[in-house]
Amino acid sequence: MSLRKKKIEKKKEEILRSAAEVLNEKGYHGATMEDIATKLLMTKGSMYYYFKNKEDLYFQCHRMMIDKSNEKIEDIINSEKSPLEKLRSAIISHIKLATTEKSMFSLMDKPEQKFSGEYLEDILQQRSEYEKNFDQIINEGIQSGEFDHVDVKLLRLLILGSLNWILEWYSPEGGKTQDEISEAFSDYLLRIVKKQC
Amino acid sequence: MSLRKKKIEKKKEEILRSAAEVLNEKGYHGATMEDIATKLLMTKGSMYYYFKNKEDLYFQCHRMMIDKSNEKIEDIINSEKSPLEKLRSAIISHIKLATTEKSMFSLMDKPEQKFSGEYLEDILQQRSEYEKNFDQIINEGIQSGEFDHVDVKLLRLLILGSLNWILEWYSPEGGKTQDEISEAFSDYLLRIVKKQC
Amino acid sequence: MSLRKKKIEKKKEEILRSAAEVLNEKGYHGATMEDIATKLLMTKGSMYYYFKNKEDLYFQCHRMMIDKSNEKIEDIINSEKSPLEKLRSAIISHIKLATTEKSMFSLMDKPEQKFSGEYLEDILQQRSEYEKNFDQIINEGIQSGEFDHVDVKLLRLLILGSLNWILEWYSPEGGKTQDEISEAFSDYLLRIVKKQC
Amino acid sequence: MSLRKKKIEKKKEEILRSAAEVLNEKGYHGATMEDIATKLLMTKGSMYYYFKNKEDLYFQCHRMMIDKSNEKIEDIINSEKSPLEKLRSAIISHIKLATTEKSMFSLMDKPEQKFSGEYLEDILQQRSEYEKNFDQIINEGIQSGEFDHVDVKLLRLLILGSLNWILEWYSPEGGKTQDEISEAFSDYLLRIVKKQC
DNA sequence: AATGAATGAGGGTTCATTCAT
DNA sequence: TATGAATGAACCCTCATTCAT
Repeated sequence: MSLRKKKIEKKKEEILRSAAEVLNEKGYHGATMEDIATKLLMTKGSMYYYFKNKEDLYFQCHRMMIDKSNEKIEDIINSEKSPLEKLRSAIISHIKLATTEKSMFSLMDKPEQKFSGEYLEDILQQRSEYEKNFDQIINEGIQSGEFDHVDVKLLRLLILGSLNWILEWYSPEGGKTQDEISEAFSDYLLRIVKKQC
Repeated sequence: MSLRKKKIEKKKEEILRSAAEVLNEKGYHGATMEDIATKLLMTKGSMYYYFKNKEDLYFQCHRMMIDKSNEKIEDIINSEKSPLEKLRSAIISHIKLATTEKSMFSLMDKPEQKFSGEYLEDILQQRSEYEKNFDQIINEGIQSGEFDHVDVKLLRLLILGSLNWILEWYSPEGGKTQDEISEAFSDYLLRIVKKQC
Repeated sequence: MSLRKKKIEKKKEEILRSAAEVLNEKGYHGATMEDIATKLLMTKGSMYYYFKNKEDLYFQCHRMMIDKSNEKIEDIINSEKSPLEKLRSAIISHIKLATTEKSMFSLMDKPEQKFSGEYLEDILQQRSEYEKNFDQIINEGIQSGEFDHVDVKLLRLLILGSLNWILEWYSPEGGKTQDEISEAFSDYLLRIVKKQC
Repeated sequence: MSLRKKKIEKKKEEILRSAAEVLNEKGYHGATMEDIATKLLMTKGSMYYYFKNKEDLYFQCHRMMIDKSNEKIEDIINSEKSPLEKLRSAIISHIKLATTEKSMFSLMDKPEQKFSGEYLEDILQQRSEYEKNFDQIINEGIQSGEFDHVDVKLLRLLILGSLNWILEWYSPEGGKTQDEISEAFSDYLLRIVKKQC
């Protein structure tokens, strides 16, 4: 990649990060291109040099985030840990990403309301990848006998649901810290898969 | 209540129900008053005979749903069941309401993005009532020794998170049925509170 | 006129009086039929039993007022007073009517902005009648030698202008009383016509 | 001021001038933003690049006019003329401004019907300044013994009323010319203050 | 690479008016 | 005689998008 391209890439990411904050705060339709531009000390018009349109901007925010998520979970899967530890790591990693990058992570819900056509397909595709990775961990656990027999899909939905919902109430300032949440949630959720006695 | 008032009330509810579907499908900002009216074979203008404005319409959708939720959970609390059974009932009841009234239930997230002022206050107030009721069940269980020691708030957030997220993937047509989901989720979630051995 | 018709007539006048207040306070376009109806403890729809439409309502307010004005000035003209006293009376009478019936009187300016077609013609016609009456008094004064030579039309415009403008600042509660205004204005305005020395 | 700012200022004034005509012709509520834009060969939306909203546009029309009025009268006050000549100048100047800029000047009545909040306050404040200046001239005349004893406020109201009312009937095409009006009105009105014999 | 200016489609809302009852 | 309900046109305003510079 040429230096020039790299510079543009950097700028884009800067924009994305800032845009995500506004988008998350006001919602996709609630946030105007002007809002986003203002925060970046740019003008509305300039945004169109970097992004085709608002949907595209939003899409790239989304993409950035899901890429990170997938990288993380793949690292975990490829690690040497036991399934239980893998699941714990995945949970903790998800919480960490979600709470650290709250703004960008929050953009990821209800994609059908914001995207259409190819954009939507692409997004759903990436999501399902993440879910498959999650499922794989659970399946490993069951096969190794470490986990109880569970409905893999429903359990994954339960877990990810509880994790994603964290964004609805988490605030970096008050309440529980990232670590408290991570510890409690991973503890509680792992109880579900552990063999009952 | 006079006959006329009753009739108006009926009509309002009919509108709310239909509006919820559109609002849920397209999101608050994405759905136009025209969209909502058209679905009811009314005109945009007529909606304003029944509701002060869009926010008001949305608010009343919200209110209708949360009232139902609160009624249900209060019934459960006042029943003669054991804490464990109460929690199971609360989970199942929540799932049932959410999946049966998917459209309206779905409207309930991210109220800060859609409401302001008094509306917002009112909604947050009603929500916290529901949460308190949930917490009470968990507390009862801990005090009676039936439940393990848990962080009540975090557990409640975990549970409600996983339940609310159901709306993101549940579809009445395909996949899991209400009953399957209810059974699995209540089973899994109760494992968390049961005394470990 | 039948009793029934008379009753309707009474009702109409009651409506007109009340309507005028609202219309004057908020302006023609600013006042809604609902505003007017509410003040009368009626419903919007009912107004249409008495008036063809808003313009008609407004027109009749206007008409009511200008009829009164014309009656008054004709009485003055037909009286036995000297031109000077007639003019004084006309001034005082105009002030009295304007301040007493401020609401209705205020409706009378800028008719071109509110009326069109026949309504407008009718109104302009009635106005010019009033003006002619005023001019006649001035002419009498000049012919009798009591008044100085003046441009009748311009003087009439000056006088009526200053009188009509009273509505812009007069308030029944504070400031000058009707009598103070009447005395000062008639005194000042008559100075103009009196023979200079 | 930068070139750009100057350009924008020019454009704004151009809009104001044109807007005033439409606003005057149809009244504040009767004139639509579309009407105003069309006359300028612009689109409705473009107007909002220059003005926050309709009230703002109207306000600035108003402000432009009243600023000019105040400038003029202050020049007169600061001149070396006698009170009588000052009053004559003020009258003539007022007439000239009103008839030359009929459209904009006409906008100035009934501000309470069109403005609210800060806008209204600002306007009433500016008006009262103009009135104070007028009063000062009259007071000077009385103190110098050149004028008769009069109620300053009522006389000012009489004079300004008769002058402002000119807009109700003046037309640049027909009838009296600016000069004829100026001469007659200043002559007549000055008779009021001159010592009687 | 950036922006000032303009656009136009569309959204929420208001309101005079109608009409069945 | 009166009204509740509905309508639809019009209005103000917003905003994503474009384009000349």
